[in-house]
Amino acid sequence: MTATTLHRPTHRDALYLLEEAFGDGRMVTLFGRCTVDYDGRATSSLGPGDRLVVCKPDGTILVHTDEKRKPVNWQPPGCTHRASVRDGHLRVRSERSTPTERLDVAFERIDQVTAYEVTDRSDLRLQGSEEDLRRRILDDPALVEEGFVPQATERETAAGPVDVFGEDAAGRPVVVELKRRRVGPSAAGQLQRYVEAVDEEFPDEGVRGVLVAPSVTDRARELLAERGLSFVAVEPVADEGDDESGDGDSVAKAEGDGGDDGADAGRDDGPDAGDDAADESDDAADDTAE
Amino acid sequence: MTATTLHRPTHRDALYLLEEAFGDGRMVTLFGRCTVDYDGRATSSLGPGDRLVVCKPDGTILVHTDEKRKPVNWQPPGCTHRASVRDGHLRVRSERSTPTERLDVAFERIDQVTAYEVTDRSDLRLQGSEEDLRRRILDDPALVEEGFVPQATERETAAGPVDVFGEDAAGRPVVVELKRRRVGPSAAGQLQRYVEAVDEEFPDEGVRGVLVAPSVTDRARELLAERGLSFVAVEPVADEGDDESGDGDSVAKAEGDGGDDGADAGRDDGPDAGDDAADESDDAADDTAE
DNA sequence: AGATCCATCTCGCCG
DNA sequence: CGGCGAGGTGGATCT
Repeated sequence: MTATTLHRPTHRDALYLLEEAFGDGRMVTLFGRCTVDYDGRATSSLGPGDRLVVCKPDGTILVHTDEKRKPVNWQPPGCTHRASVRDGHLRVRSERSTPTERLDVAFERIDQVTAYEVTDRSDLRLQGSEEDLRRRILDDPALVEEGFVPQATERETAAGPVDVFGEDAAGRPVVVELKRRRVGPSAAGQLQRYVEAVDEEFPDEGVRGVLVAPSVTDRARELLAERGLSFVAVEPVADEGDDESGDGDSVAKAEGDGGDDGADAGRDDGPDAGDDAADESDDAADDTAE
Repeated sequence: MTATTLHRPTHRDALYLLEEAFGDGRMVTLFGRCTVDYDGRATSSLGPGDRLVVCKPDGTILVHTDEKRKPVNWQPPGCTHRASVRDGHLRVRSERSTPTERLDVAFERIDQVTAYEVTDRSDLRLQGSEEDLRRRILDDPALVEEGFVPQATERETAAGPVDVFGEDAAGRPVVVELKRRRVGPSAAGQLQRYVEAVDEEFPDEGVRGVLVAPSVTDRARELLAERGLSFVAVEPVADEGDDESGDGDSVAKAEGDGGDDGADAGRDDGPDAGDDAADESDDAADDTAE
């Protein structure tokens, strides 16, 4: 009984299933021809068409067409779903407050309704996030530059929290902003805001700013240069070739350069050694489609 | 025949349906107990659980749990779906290149598979976007300030395209950055970048910057003040009460203030007249569920 | 393909 | 609840 399905149901029969499913916390999918109207942070209307509608027990609703990753219309978790039959349409309404938002789906034809029993307790483990990059930096601060000493993460400033705060070999304060992927102008601006804020805390100490990311766009590099900020290329996860055992002095892409007079404009963009052909799946499968 | 469903199918039967559906461009939903592994821009793995998987004919794949608006795992449009049966699992693999990414879903149990015929050709009409705000400003430049004369939209600068570029009553260049909703520090930084870029084009002309949005956070307001930039409160869509006919001098929230010596620190945050009780739906419906 | 920016961004965290 | 920033952001647009 984990999935209950009605094919081409009457609106009334579909309504009954929706009542039950909304009541006991099941997930619901509807497929059929419908229109969608939304009013809230913005306003939208969508003419008739065939769509897949998903109602989750946490109050989420999604309206998907046959294209794109994002739903054409939706409502976030925490909304209240209601269904009704009126004017010959099965209507699903989802509402919330703060902000006040309403989504209305009106089906003129329902091809299928299904209610699912869902029990999912398994957390996603993800690698390659900014936090992984931070761990990498803390594990081997020389990746930022020789002699860098981290002192705090998420250090609060007037402009917001700094990813990694520390000192360089000369004892100057260093603000490090981390990005898990190639950075553009906004990251440069963000780093600048942090450096300015810290600079007011430590006047005349020559606060430095370092953007750490896999790579940087040209314009962002210019912005950094204009503002006397540096860039260092580091991947969020260590390449396979790298020696990542305890005593890591072989990781030294950034070395030498005693950094004597502030703000060197950053080592160059890494060569990005690219994808090694590690296709570990021998596709001698039983059956294969498309 | 718009929806073909198999209940608790064998993996092999499910595979046949997937083959057909992938072949003739139908949308597919699968529900069952599965694990998910991803490798690409990052890497992730998800242990076994009941999930709803949606495969779109454009190459999108979505893995949804019973919570949240976003899929736990996904693959964007343009990917290639393949299905197979191996080691007692129904496997769905979705791949693409640039960047190289692979998603694997392995079902140990399939409760339901459905293939849908989808024909959707109806465009979403949405109001309240930044573009609406821009039209509003161009329609009535006095919303920015008395005497403002727009000269270009999306005007290119060394720092990127400026939303609205023009002149104030004194002939000084004005950079306007538009935001459809309340702005934080990043918008202030963005405006600053543009102003600096334009300032290099027009040295000694006292280029001004105006951030136009419904409201602003405290920190962003400080940043604007530090940089000599202004803020003007404007909603992306006109309030119902407003007179939006041709001769608009009733809209004048921003008036007077000849702006003689640059950079007034912005009129205050609008009062946000809030939601009027325009509940046009009398809910004397036939049937209503939860 | 890359760069830039908007988005009903969503999401989590923290005050 | 609002502010703030990350995200496998997605998506559009332009070069």
